[in-house]
Amino acid sequence: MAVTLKEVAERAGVSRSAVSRTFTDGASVSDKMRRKVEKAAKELGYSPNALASSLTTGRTKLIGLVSNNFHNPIFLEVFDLFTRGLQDRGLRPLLVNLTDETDPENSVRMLRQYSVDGVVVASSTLPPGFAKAFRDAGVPVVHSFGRASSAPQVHVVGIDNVECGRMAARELIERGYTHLGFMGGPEGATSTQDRYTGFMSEMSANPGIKASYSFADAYSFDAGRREMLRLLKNSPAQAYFCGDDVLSIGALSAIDDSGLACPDDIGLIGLNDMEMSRWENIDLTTIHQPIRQIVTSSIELMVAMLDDPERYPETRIFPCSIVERGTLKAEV
Amino acid sequence: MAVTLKEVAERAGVSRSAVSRTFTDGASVSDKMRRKVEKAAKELGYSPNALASSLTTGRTKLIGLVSNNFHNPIFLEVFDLFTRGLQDRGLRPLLVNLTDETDPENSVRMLRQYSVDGVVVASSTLPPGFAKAFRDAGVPVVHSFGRASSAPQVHVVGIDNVECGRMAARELIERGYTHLGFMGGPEGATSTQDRYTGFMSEMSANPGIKASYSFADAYSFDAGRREMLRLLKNSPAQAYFCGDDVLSIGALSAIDDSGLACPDDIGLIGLNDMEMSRWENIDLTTIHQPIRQIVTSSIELMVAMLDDPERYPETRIFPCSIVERGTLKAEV
DNA sequence: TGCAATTTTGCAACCGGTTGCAAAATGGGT
DNA sequence: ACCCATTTTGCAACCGGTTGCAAAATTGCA
Repeated sequence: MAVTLKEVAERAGVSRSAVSRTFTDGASVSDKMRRKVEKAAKELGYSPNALASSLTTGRTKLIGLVSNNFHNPIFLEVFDLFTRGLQDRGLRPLLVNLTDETDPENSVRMLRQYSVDGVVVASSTLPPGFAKAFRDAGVPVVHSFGRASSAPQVHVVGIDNVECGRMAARELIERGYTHLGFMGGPEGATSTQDRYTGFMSEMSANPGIKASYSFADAYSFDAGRREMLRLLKNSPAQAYFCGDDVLSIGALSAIDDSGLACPDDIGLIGLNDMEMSRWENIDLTTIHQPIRQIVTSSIELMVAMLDDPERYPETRIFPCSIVERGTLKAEV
Repeated sequence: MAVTLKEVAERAGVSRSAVSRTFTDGASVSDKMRRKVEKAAKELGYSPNALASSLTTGRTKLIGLVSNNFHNPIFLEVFDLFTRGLQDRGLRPLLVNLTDETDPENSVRMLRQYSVDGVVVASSTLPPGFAKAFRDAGVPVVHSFGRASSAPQVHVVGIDNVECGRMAARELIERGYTHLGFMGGPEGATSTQDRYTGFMSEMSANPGIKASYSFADAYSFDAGRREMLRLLKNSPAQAYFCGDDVLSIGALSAIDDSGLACPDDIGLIGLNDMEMSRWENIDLTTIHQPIRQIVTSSIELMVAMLDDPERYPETRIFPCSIVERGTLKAEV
């Protein structure tokens, strides 16, 4: 089928090693030899088999890109950035879509069968143990958007979700709201848990403030919408911190439908600063999560791991900041 | 590093072939042998190297999933469906993100180096020649969301975009609009071109109707928004067919901002029927594109191709239908 | 129990490359 | 032209599996 190294060698009248060396940079080949081989290779349309070579070199340049988040549009950007970034470094993303049913062990096995050089786990809704399973299998792992830990088992790149929760609460309090609401994403997600923790810690520091909380069952528009519709039926808080922009935008649409308006009737602050948040008719006040930096840093870390698999696990936390737009009332 | 077949063989005290056979289904192994081998394998934590075996079997079970569409949220669903569908069949998607700069030849070479068993091109904005490049390289190709052709060079699964254009135009005319607008996606995309052709063909059949057209520079919210803002500055049409829901929703936000309303001031019909279109505060009348069926069918076709690479190229077109919601005025 | 038919097993070659090592070729200096 | 140091080349073994073939083991049946 495909042209092999042997055929090129025969055509060029040289040894197989010679051909191999012309296609391995850093190998010693004379100019004459190189020209001969390249000529034969071009004539035959030869291109080396990356998998066969991986057998001896031990590197496949395959990186498992594992996620379970195929509903939050922000992840389309995440995939975009990851695939481009990996490609630019000559690495190939093998995409793994974890569903609720998939057994972590299964994906670990599969990725090991394909001898991936490393694994990027891109999700804030997976248990930390998941990323660990790869590490235990001896595969370099970077957990992007994972939970910060003071004693990380694997490399983690992300934000300080606890601090984000605090930041949101402080902002709402400063704006003069006295009854706050926390509307989180799925309760099992570490990101949700941490944001909740931060938010509530600020509550205990401000006893005069009343707080309520609830959780949407996914990081998606629909879930946010449904949850806000539910909240509006009872006595809603004055302002909500939504665990993600998609939830906020869903909530916004629910508020809209109920004949209410932001910020006049209800305040809203999100998290992520996705593209849509900037639209003039949405104009969502939100906490900016530096996606691009997180992805870039994750890739750098992965590349570093490939050079030194023993590298000590590291946590990289990027600062978030509030982007003020129009869904909170002006400071009093 | 990893446990190899040889080590398992030694531990079990059998030949390497025996071990290989226990892990190849359909091979002849006695129960006793199988038990011995499985015991040793479990003790050592052995799992076969898929790439090494691909060397002799000629199958990697890798499928190149090639796209350039990382901005339209509908594609997150497309990726979700593709990855899940492929995984369910034991195939592994190798994701390739084509940017404007990437040379098709380059990706072809890369995917051949990894000996992918097949390639799915998921894009309506790539030239047909792109998919052909893979076919020419002897790799099974399915072009999903590609242009229908009566003499297909590769398998194509998608919709009849020309018919969709016609359908949209007819709908608008039936509703009594007399000045119609076509707001397409990127002009170079075959999907845009075909929808335009269909739309305009209906125009020439109805000489009383006035039509104008323009193109957004990407299938994205922002592009739709920008384009509609531009249109609104001059004398806009009474109703627009937007080449995609994301464009429509962007346009909707522009209309909103300008103090106008749908359908009272301007009518809008989209294409795709994405999740957001159903939101009550968007409530977009649109043409439903059966994404799920297209993906499922693409995967089936790919699997069929793996069995019979010589299979004659086929075009599979799925019917679209109008989903009536609230962005067009009622019939007169 | 003996014998032929059938199943199971191991040998060895192969898949498409890489690489350590020694032999061959080249280059420099006198 | 000769000798030695350096570079280039080919041989052969190896990476982790698979598979055709023949030998060995098992089975069925008389």
